[in-house]
Amino acid sequence: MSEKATPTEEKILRAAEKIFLEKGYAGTRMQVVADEAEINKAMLHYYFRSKEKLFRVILTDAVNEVLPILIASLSSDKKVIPKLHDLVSNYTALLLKRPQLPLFIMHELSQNQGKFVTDLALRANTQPVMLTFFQQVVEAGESGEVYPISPVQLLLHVLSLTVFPFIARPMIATMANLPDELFQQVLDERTQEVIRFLDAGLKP
Amino acid sequence: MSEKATPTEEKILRAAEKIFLEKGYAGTRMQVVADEAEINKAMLHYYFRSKEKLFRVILTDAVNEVLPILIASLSSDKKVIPKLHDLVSNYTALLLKRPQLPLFIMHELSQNQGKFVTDLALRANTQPVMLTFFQQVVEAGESGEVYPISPVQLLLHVLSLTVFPFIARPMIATMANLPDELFQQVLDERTQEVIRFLDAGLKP
DNA sequence: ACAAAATTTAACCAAATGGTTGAACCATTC
DNA sequence: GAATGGTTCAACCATTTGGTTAAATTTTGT
Repeated sequence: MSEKATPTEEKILRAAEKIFLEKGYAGTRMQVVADEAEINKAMLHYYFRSKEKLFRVILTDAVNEVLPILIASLSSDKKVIPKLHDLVSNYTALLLKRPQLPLFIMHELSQNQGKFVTDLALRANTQPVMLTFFQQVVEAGESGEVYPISPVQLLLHVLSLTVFPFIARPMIATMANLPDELFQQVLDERTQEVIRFLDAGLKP
Repeated sequence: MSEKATPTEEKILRAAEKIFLEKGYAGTRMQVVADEAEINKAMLHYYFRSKEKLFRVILTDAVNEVLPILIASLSSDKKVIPKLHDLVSNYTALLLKRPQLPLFIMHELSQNQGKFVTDLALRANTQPVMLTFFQQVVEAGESGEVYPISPVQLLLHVLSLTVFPFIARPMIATMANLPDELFQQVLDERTQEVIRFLDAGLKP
């Protein structure tokens, strides 16, 4: 969350987060945010100037919930496999609490072509971390520690297995006619199954 | 695509598809669709009555590009593994041509809670196909044909590995600082790598 | 050839939407 | 306790947006 804030500012941020994550930027009405925060619409502008400014705060916060986990998991001094285990379990734990995060971020970034993400990525220092990790994967492949695999493909594997179920839940639950409790149980067991599957797919 | 259509109707549908897939329902302006189709805004309403009606056509078409592949791949008379290979290669081939499809569908379905998807799923007869496939997976696990795995987890694995990279492309490309051509190449090689990874993860 | 039907257009409309304003309210300080 | 500066609100505003209309144009059936 961004900074210490007055109670009103807090209420606005909580409300804005809820509505923006649910409806996206274009689908959000300032009046709805104001209602949700139980304040006057003018307050939104008093504290945040414009819809776009308010949105940028929420989107930045959202990305900042997600990026540090990637950085922390991949930049430890562990070997490749344990790093990936950390990634999977840390992300799954986060997404069980905040399932709307990925779809929101992906959708908004797909609009915002470039610019905004680039800034965040630079500020969060993702790129060198990724590069180092990629090298580690290549070396682990050469030394026989893991199956020799393109580092990008590997990263895609791990993120896909971890994040996608939370994005696709409504569609898959409907198509396969799965009751909510069953899908929830599947998600709860997800970490161990992904780790097991990943280990098997990476055996040299 | 839906039905035979007059040239104007065609132009509208092409334009509407482009804009809706790019901007989503809430982010789309009827005037922009009209401009893209090089027609008067009134024509949109003459042919499709309302924004919502026009949108429903586009969303339905989009889902109908995606569902039949799932059905066809899973309801053949092949064994589990070849079915999954079909799924991966058919979907990857589609998404290489139509990369915006999944994010668009997921985003809009997440708004539309239930109703709409349910109709489509019923009409497309997904649910019995899924059920039969789930049973086949359980049996294949028991007979030692594949590693014994929860069918839902397996389905999530396959769809995740196949679909997610197309959704997350902008974010990952930026974070890892990957040039477009490299990412494109990764996607081109995706089918074989996913199949290889999947086979390894399913070995009994 | 001509009338009826379908198609296209420009002008228009009402509602919704992001944003502003000026007055009121409140807390702190002198 | 009045002045001060920050906070809140109701009313208002300009623009945008989805949608309509009535007339003009083109197409079609006879």
